[in-house]
Amino acid sequence: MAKFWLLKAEPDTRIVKGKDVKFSVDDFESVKTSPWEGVRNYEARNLMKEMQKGEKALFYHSNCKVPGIAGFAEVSKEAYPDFTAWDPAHPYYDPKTDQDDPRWFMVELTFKSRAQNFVPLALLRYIADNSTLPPEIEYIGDTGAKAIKAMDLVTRGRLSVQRVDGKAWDTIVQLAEKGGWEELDLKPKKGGAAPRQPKKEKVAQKKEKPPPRPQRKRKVKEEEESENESESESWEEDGDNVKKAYTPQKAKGSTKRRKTEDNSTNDLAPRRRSTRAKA
DNA sequence: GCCAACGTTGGC
DNA sequence: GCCAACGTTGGC
Repeated sequence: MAKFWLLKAEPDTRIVKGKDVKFSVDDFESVKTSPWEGVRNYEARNLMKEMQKGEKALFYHSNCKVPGIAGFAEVSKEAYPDFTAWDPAHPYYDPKTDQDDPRWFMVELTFKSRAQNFVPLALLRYIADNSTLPPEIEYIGDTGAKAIKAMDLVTRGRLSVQRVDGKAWDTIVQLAEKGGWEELDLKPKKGGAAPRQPKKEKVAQKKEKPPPRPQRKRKVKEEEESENESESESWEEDGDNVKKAYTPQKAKGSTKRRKTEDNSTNDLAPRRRSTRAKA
C-alpha cells in the first residue's frame, strides 16, 4: 500500500565545493521535477529505494531561519543510481563508490503544491510538547496530535528522508489547509519539559577520574577500505525478493545511541546535511 | 554562530 | 567491546 514520505532540502544558499546547494520550495515549484541527488546516508537511501511512483511526500525546509513543511510532492521516478557521486566536481562526490557497484541512489520528485499555510517545525514541536491542544488547532484532534508527536521529524531530527504515517500525513495536510496558529506563541515554555539543556558543567558521575587520552590521529585516507560492503547486498543481488534491505528498528527507545547496523544509518561521505536536489 | 544531540572512530 | 575524542546535523 502507498506510503508517505518527507524529504528535506535547504532553502538558503550554502556553498559546497564552490556550488550552491540551495533548493527552496520556490526552486522546486519552478523546476517542477527534480532528481533528489546528494543523499549520502544509508538509511535515507534505503527509504528512497522503497519509494514507489505516485507516492506522496512532504517537502521540508531545513537548516534555515524557519524550518518546516513548505509543500507537497510526488514520487515521479523510482530509485536509480545517483551519478553525482561519481563526479569529482560535485558537492556530494563520493570517491569510494564506483559505477560498477552503485552505492548511492536517488529518486525524482515532482512538485505538487505549496502548503497554503507553511507548517513550521515549531508548531509540530509545540503540539508534541503540550498535552492539550489550543483551540486554534483543536481541529486536528487528539489522534492527530498523537500522530504528530510520533513523527520522526519530531523524535529524531537528523534523518533527511523519512517515512510519514498516514495519520500524520492527514494531519499535516489539515494544518497546511486550515492554519489558525498564527496567534499562538510557539516558543517552548521555560517551565515545562525542558528539551534543551543549558549545559551542565560536566556530568562526571560514574567514573571518578577519566585519565586523558593520547590524541587520536584521524586517518585521512583509507588504503583500499573494505568498508561496509554489506551495503551492496541490499541492491545488486537478490533479483528475487527485493526488500529486506532495511529493517527500521523503531528509532525510539531511549536517548541512547541508535543502532548502526549494516547500512541503515551512518553517513560516510563528505556530504553534509540534508537531502538536496538541484535545479 | 553556538552548541545539543547523536553517530563514528579507534586506543586501550 | 568500552568509551572518550571527534565529526556532523540542524534547531535556535
